[in-house]
Amino acid sequence: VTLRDVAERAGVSVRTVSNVVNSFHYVSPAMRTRVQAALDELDYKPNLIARSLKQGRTGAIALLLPDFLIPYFTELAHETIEHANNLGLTVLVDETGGQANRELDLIEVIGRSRQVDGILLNPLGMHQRALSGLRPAVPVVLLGERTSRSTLDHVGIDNVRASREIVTHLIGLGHKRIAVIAGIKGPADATSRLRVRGYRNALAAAGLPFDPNLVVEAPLWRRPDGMAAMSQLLTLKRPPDAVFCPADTLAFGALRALHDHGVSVPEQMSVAGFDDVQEAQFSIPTLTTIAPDKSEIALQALQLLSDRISGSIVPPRDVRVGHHLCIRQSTAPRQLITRNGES
Amino acid sequence: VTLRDVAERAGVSVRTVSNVVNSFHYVSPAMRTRVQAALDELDYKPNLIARSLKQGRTGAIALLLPDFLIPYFTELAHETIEHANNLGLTVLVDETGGQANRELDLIEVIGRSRQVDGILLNPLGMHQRALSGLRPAVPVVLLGERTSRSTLDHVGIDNVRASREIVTHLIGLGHKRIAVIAGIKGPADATSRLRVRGYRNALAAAGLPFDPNLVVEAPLWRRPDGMAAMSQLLTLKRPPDAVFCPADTLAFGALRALHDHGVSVPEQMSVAGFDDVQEAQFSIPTLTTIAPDKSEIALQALQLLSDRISGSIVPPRDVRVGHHLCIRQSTAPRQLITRNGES
DNA sequence: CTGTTAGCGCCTTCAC
DNA sequence: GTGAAGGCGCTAACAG
Repeated sequence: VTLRDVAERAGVSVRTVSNVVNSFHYVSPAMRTRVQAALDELDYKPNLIARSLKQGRTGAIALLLPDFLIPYFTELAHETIEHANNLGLTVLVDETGGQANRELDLIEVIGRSRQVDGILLNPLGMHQRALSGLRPAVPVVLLGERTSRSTLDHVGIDNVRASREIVTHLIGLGHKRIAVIAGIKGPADATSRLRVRGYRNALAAAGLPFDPNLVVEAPLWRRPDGMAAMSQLLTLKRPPDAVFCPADTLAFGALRALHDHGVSVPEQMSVAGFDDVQEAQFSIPTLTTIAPDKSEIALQALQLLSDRISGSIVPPRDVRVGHHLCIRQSTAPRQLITRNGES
Repeated sequence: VTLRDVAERAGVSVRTVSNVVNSFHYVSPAMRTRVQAALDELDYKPNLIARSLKQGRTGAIALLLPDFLIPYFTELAHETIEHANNLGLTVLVDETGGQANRELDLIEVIGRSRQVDGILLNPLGMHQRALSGLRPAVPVVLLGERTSRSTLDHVGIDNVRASREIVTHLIGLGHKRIAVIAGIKGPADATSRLRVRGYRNALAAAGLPFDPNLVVEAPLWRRPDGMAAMSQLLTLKRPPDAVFCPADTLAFGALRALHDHGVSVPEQMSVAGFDDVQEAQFSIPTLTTIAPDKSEIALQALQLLSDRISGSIVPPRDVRVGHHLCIRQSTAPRQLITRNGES
């Protein structure tokens, strides 16, 4: 049932029906009710595809995230979907796997297909070079970190500062040998690198030495990666007394490894995460972590994007969103006697 | 840059360009290379919106899930997105919150807007009546359970049987007082009800009595709901020696409540879940659960949907997908001496 | 094999 | 205030 069907039914022109549907222009009350009646009788719904073609706008955006198996991203998706709904936007999703080529591909393909008006991307794999060289067909807003000058809008938290805060918390508890799980070397670790930088800043500020042996790499941010990294740390001659995991999922893997090795948390080892996913409130022990304001990230990103979609051409913007430290069970003052009997 | 631009550039008609783009019809090799050159030079990408309008197909489907904060659903989304990509389909997502009115609304609005060719829905809130009365504008395939004859295709596992299996496992371990966390009464609990039925079947088959005191209700399937339900069970004069949670998230909440109350799992209480989300392999203890074949659910659902989109008009189909029992640390033979000293 | 052309359903500029 | 008509970019029936 099309606009024309309704027009015929009501004995008016398409124009008038369109006016009523879009509450556009002045329509006489009598005419309005007559058209509305026809609309109801025929149960008309506009064809959004046709509307999109005409207007050059689809009312949809794409949300490109690395991986739906990592709760941080799905929690972000949850917030984004909610806010998008409120703005009358539809959300199309895809996963990049954190791979640079897929990220680039999707921006290219999705953007140029005109299926969406804009793209929200959490880039994990892309080189900054690639990002800044982009000339996307639709506006793109980046979620997460931006290490260098880019041509795209961006929203995220202050990763360096947040990491410094949580590591400082560990130091304040009396920990001296704090390990960190870093991302692998390569383009994928922009965010990870910032968090490691925050870690080093905290050590330096406290006058603690930086021990490269306490930096262990994980290929990804999944639980098994954290488990493997932690196991590796436990083989050290002088194991750490605390570990900072730049993602909660890594921390959950670490907790499991510690449990398997009979190391109790927090008595023998403090564990800190990053992201504050819901699971962090239920793990055993519950996890001390940094809580980025995910809702705000989503909201700000959508606003930047809407703004660009409306044609704004101001220079790239950088929105910093809040975060806070959540102290839970997994971190506690260092025991005077470690499991090795060292003091 | 449109099809016509390319046609002009190559000095041919749009028809020919279209033929080349869609590798349709016979095009002479010479012409093909000429057009291809123009295509490349102008860096042409088809406008999918225009194509959709013309063809009446969008190449997109909607995936409507209750809640992205529940990992089972995001894992299902992950599988669906992956398979959809392989089939060349784009996925649009939205959350229903498990509310009937939102489920109906979304089917109505999304379906009739012609933005998608079909809908995948995991209905949690909808009455069967409402479901069977639906006349959706696009094909709808249901994920999860279907309790009565419906007019829609459906794919899911055998919930009754799976639940019976895992409860039978508990019984085999020597548990006598097995509790279950059920969904609240109302339309929302179709799946939950089936799982409780499986639980009762298992008890009956083993000749164990059914004790209504051991059935506790949870409003939703989130971790806090499981925690509250478990706490309630622990206040019983005669608490259970095992608990079956019809969703892993409930089980994680239960594990936390047990931990807080100083009840050790599995020594003093066995805990079983349902869904086998990734977290179940990392919780402390790891969780015994039922693993539905999520990948297969997604794949079958997409195939049913594609089939309907292609115009198939066979009667409603019901695809049953496999599952298996994963035995992990959270269940163990019942101790002869319980914490109350009862035998 | 290739060119011409009529819509897909909608919005909106122009006349009335 | 309302009607008629063009066109968004693409596909495919109809010629040639």
